[in-house]
Amino acid sequence: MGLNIGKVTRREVALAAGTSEAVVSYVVNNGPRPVSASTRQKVLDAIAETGYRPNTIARSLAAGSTKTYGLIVPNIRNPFLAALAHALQQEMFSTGRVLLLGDSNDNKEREREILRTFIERRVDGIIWYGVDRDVDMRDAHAAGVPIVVLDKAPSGSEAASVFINETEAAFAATKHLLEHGRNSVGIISGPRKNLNSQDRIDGWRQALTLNKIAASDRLIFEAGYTRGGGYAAGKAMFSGAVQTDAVFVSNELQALGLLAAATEFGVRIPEDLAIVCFNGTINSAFSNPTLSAIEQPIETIAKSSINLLLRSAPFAGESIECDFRLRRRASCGCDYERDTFDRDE
Amino acid sequence: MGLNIGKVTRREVALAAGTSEAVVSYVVNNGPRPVSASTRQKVLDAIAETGYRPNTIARSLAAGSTKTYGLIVPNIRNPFLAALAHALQQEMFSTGRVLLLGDSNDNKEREREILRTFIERRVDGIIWYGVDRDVDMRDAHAAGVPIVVLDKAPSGSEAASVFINETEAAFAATKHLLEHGRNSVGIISGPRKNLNSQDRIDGWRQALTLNKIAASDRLIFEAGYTRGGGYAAGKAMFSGAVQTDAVFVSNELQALGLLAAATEFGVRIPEDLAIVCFNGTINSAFSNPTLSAIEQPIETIAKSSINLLLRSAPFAGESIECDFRLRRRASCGCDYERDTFDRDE
DNA sequence: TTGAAAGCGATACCAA
DNA sequence: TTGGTATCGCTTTCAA
Repeated sequence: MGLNIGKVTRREVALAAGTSEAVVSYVVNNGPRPVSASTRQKVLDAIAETGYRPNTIARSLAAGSTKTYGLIVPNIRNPFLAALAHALQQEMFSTGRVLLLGDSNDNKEREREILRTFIERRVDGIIWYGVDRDVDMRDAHAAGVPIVVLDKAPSGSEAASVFINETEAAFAATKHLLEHGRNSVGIISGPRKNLNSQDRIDGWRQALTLNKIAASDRLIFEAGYTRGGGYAAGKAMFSGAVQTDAVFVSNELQALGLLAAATEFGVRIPEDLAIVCFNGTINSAFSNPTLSAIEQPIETIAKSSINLLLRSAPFAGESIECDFRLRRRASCGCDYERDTFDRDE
Repeated sequence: MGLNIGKVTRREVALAAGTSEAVVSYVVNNGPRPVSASTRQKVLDAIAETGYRPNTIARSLAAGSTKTYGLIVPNIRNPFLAALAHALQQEMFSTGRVLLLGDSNDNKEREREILRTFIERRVDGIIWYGVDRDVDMRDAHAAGVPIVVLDKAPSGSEAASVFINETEAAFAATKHLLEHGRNSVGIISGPRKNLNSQDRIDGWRQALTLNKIAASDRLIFEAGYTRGGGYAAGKAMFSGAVQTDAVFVSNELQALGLLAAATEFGVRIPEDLAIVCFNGTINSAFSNPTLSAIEQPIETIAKSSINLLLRSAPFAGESIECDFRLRRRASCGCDYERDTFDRDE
């Protein structure tokens, strides 16, 4: 007999096994009361016979836990976020949990609606990669839903956070470009009103300053965090008066757009312009030329986030800082080792 | 007073409004019984005052509908699938529905587990882009859960399906390469055991045959549907004995890998090798060179799928065939119009 | 070790 | 137009 999801209830099983409904639960949940071996077997047989599967909704209502988690991201089409979602889903599923996809389409209003919806649906926790840092967690706190923010959380916040230090990462990337002997290192930043844009600009600025180079505002090319944004910034850069021989790009999509602009303008990478970007994924290994990039440890971030969420301990504003990595490829001028595509994507 | 999700129940609202619990439901659900204007206002006030939000879980149990849908894909990191998930989620959310992410990691066993999990969670419907065509829908049918398969559904199946004709698409792509005057058109196919690989091979074969060119098996380069697969196939192609001056590539990821191999081997695209790939996304517009590609109408597919699922009518094996589009870019040798990046990604 | 029964928080029927 | 209440299918306490 196959499954019979949605048609057979605990009652039928109890009937078939000749026991009470409670005992069926004890067997299914392996507790909280013990069951004798013989009775257990009868129940197991009855379950197999009827194809019974517990109704998760009823269980959630009674138990007060849904084993459902909400993931909020600005846009699942961003390869970095897709990779993150992939890792999170794998990890969740293998522990019997399930993930709701919340894609805000880069819209803060929508983001808030998603959060409320998830809370109304009684998710057991939320993993939030915000459109920007200033995530509004009041609704979640009021409802007592644990949140892990994938960014430096606002200080004093009750949310936990898992992140890399973006300022340090931007600093390392810029420093690397300077070590290649470049003198005029620009930055393609995200929207300047975003706090996360500011962090990356700060890191870039610090590296220049440390090298006694003026971090002029004219070296900052503001753009949306998209391919189109990077493309436009590239056009501005290549047709403008400012001369740059290197650039730190605030995300991978922008770098892909920049590459397209460079091709169009006949700008050679890395000869004329060296590039390092932030949040590289497998795309950086397959672009032409390949992109040197700051990489976040996606697996680690996924696992850490879930660990925080699953911990029964009181949920406070702990934070886990992860290590980033500078992946050297062609775009910065490094003599690099070709990627081994062990993780096939 | 802010929200109070998870703390205030209908009981408190009824108390505050001085009415019965039933009336609160009538107001919240706008039915099924009428409520006088004055009473309604009292209830509305009480709701605002208490910050009440209905418990979705309890509602689901009582109403027998969760307004939750399951999306099953082989891998959300695939940009085409990410774009699909994005479109589906936007559409679902704007009608008060929610999407569970099921990423099988290209594993058929996992795929089946996800299906069962979703059914146990009483999703109202499932949208399934299978690892391969031979999706096993028995569990879903037994449970009476509607499914939309994003592929030609097995004939006689009770599932609905939304798809493009992949054979025709492969035919069109190959024909286009032939029209560019190429004579030796190869194919990078997916795993040959896959039915969807076969379809694309068929289309390629038909185009060659129609042009009285032998569709030799030596022109078929089998590879996984990944960048790494395309890269390996490219290496095999460029270092092998078979001469090709064009190739139809069975998906975009493989084409990206092929581009990397071409760069490595000094093969010029499109001069030495013309390329058209299947399932192009924004990545094809930003690769170097840009990729000519068969595009699926993702928005249309998303909307059609949801329409099928939401229709109250008896759910039968209807199918909707969508139009594909051949997007001309640089890789096939076309004199093409540059993309306008209106939809910023 | 078992089972009866009180919730969980809604929907919606039936009576008033 | 209202309100009391059976019901959804389960968890878990409490008594036997």
